[in-house]
Amino acid sequence: MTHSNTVGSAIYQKIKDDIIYGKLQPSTKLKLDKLSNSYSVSMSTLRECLNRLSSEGFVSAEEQRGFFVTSISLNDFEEITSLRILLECHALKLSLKNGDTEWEGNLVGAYHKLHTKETEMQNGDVSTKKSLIRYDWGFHQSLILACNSANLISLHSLLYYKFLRYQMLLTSSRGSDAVNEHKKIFDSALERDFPKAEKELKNHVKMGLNFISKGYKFN
Amino acid sequence: MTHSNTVGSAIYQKIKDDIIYGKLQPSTKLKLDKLSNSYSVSMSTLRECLNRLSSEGFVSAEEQRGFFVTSISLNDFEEITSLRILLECHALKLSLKNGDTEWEGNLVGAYHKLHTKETEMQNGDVSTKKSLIRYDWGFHQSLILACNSANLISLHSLLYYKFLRYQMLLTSSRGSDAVNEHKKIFDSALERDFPKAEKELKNHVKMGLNFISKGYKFN
DNA sequence: CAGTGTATTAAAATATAATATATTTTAAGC
DNA sequence: GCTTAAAATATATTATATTTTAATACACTG
Repeated sequence: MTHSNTVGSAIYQKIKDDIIYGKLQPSTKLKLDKLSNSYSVSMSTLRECLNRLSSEGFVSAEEQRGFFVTSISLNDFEEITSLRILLECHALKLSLKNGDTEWEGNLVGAYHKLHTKETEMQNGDVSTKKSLIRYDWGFHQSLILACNSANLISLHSLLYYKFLRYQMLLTSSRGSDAVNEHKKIFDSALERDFPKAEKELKNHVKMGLNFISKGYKFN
Repeated sequence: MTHSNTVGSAIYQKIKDDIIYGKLQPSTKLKLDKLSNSYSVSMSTLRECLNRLSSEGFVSAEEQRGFFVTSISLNDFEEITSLRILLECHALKLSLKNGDTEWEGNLVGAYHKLHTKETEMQNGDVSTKKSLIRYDWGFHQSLILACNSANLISLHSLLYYKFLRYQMLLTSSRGSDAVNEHKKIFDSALERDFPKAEKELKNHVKMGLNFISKGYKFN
């Protein structure tokens, strides 16, 4: 049994997470020797990791000036949202057309997990916010998993996580509104009603944008 | 004036080009010390570059097994094409809505360059195929440049070049068909007729797919 | 004998550290 | 505010150690 994660991929995940969850804040200068120390990796491994993240857009590389956590702006957030909607709806359309029993069953499972966690949260159990996010991701990916395009799934994942970084700017979340939206998306997906599912999905993501852009003061 | 390209970004461009233009063929194992020699860069710089390219999808990294030029398949080509159409049409719609005189003028310029080169090529001057490609890129990007989304432009660029790699599998090109299609796209774009422009653009890209998938034998 | 599994060895990827150089940033002085 | 000197930092190479994979030889088994 070889669970030999390389140092490189471990540190990549760690830093990516720290950016998404705000431990490394937007526009922060990522000083190489400082990070090399705090993450306990060598400079070369760290640079490999930062280069990967800069290709994805979580880190911005400025030649001869080093690396920075990619800055945020309302404008960028709107772009990310718009692209997420474009890709997620397109993939949803394909998924509703192609999805077989296997896909449908996995979707039902993913929704059940999400809904269960959401109920826990509404009862005041805040300890599991990070797992709620995992289940939210699981649900949204399950929706499109039958789209039959690895490239599309991969691009969607990128945009979901860029969106998530903005979401994490606020500690509060939307509560019961999001729960209802999820249910509507789920129901219309099972009915293979694409127009309705698309409408509800668009609305859901846009409401997320609205909530955050009202609650967070971009400068 | 600072044109001080770093070794890293220079080698990145070189290797990316070599992949797109087929000098480094699909599925080739990218042995580190061999590449380090042939491109005359150190291993660390090379690894940084390969990590960037693997994030973008031109290179595939397999943990502990090294790097490979990303493999090709008809299925992948169809996915890429479909995504390119989705993004390029979406961006075109925004661009036709927002484009001002500045944008329109640049588009006219880009089309003129492309058309001039196309005419040269039809007269038998094959020496400038690579510059024709640059002008084709220039035209297609100009079309969408007023879409007002840096994220969209960047994603579109990625997909254009992934598409281009497939295009480069054949030495021959489509000749006068493509020339006519470009004209139709250009004309309808200037008239701000989105439905027509979209139709012509979709057709243009799909014809590219057809031409290549008929001429190249995927295994 | 063919095929299969298992050591052994060779090759290659991964990771760190040490070093040199070039560029940017900071600080000091005019 | 401008120029220059010093410090900090990024970039790049090289050398080395470790780990993993790939290749080879060798025995075992049906």
